[in-house]
Amino acid sequence: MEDGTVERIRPRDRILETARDMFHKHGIKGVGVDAITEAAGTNKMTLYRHFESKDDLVIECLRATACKAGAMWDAFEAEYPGDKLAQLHAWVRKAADMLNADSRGCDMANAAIELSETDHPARRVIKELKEAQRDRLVNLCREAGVGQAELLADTLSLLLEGARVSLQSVGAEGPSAQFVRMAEGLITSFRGAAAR
Amino acid sequence: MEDGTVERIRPRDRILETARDMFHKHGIKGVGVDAITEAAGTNKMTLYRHFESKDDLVIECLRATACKAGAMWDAFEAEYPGDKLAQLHAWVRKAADMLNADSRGCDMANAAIELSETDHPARRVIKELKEAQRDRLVNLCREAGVGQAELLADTLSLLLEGARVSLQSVGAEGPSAQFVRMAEGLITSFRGAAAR
DNA sequence: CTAGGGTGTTACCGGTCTGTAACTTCCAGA
DNA sequence: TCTGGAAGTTACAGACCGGTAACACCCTAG
Repeated sequence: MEDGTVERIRPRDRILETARDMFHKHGIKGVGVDAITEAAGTNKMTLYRHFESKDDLVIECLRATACKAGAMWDAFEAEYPGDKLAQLHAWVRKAADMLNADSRGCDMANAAIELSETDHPARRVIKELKEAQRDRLVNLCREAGVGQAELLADTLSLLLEGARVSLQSVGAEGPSAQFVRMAEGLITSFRGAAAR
Repeated sequence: MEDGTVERIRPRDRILETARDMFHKHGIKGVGVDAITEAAGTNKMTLYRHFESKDDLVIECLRATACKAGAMWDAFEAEYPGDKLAQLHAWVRKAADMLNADSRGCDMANAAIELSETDHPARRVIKELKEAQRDRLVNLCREAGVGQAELLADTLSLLLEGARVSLQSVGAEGPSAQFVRMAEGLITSFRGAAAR
């Protein structure tokens, strides 16, 4: 029966999921491999059989996170097929939801800040993944018929990035509380400029 | 002659300045007290005679940074006395200059991300100092005669915060390159709304 | 049943971290 | 010149870090 319904989770995947969660909550330098393996119900040797080093594990975690974020975009297309403007508004709503639900911000941005050495192997990956996300948002803006799609996408990117970090430094009552209003105002403004 | 022109810098101040620089460049968890004292040309015992702990040193560094930032605002008032709108534009220019000159972003935001424990003693200080900065920007916007001063100030805050972190994750060619255009566009837009 | 790969366990290495103790040296002010 | 406090020096404690070696186990495919 080649497995059946039990479907035991492989140690590698348990480690990856646990590490993602712990890196997200406590930061990369704030979590040791011992703590990860213990929380994942395994041990250090098994971790090092599946990952070359802690840095390698970090990179795999970032890729997994980006992959999940990619699925989010597909969900927008599935919910509003072809309606790019609705998808853009859905993006704003989703971003706001994430701000309300979680106060630890973006794993990739946090990692870039924590791993300050510019030649750290994770930095390449972070840049690649962030650029891919930017491209998706630019395309969404362009296909939504917004004038100056790149500028709107970049503005929304910075707003969200700023909201995520502001949430951590001044809390939920700070400027990040106005994110939706700002984003919607910008979209309206850019659409007006395109229609004019 | 009570000292004369030599004016030797006290060990405490040397430690504070060195720590500020090293925390900024390498992060808080990325630098140890040994490295700080060595770079400051002193030793660990002297550090612990002036600061209760590393956390205490971190807090003092953040206060010093905020103090220097406060002097920046005074410089705006000195350069454009009474002309609040000119001061707001000067703020935008200054922010852009800092983005170009330094890619490590805001010490307080970085610290908030690195010190993920919400009850960390530095978090209170970070929140206080960030709120003070927000208040100054809100006042500047209001006195510049902008409608919805709070919303403009918060938007500009998030934009700058986002630009600083984007600079670290995707580099200078990313969205942060458009910061001035975004900020100036926002100011124009909000001024138009007020005049209407 | 058996062989073998994935897994778990224990112990260890060398290094770094924050923080402290005990002592010496230096230097400015009276 | 004397003295007291600030600063430097050395050594150490205790904990944690990333990473590895050697070995026992278990479970599944053949």
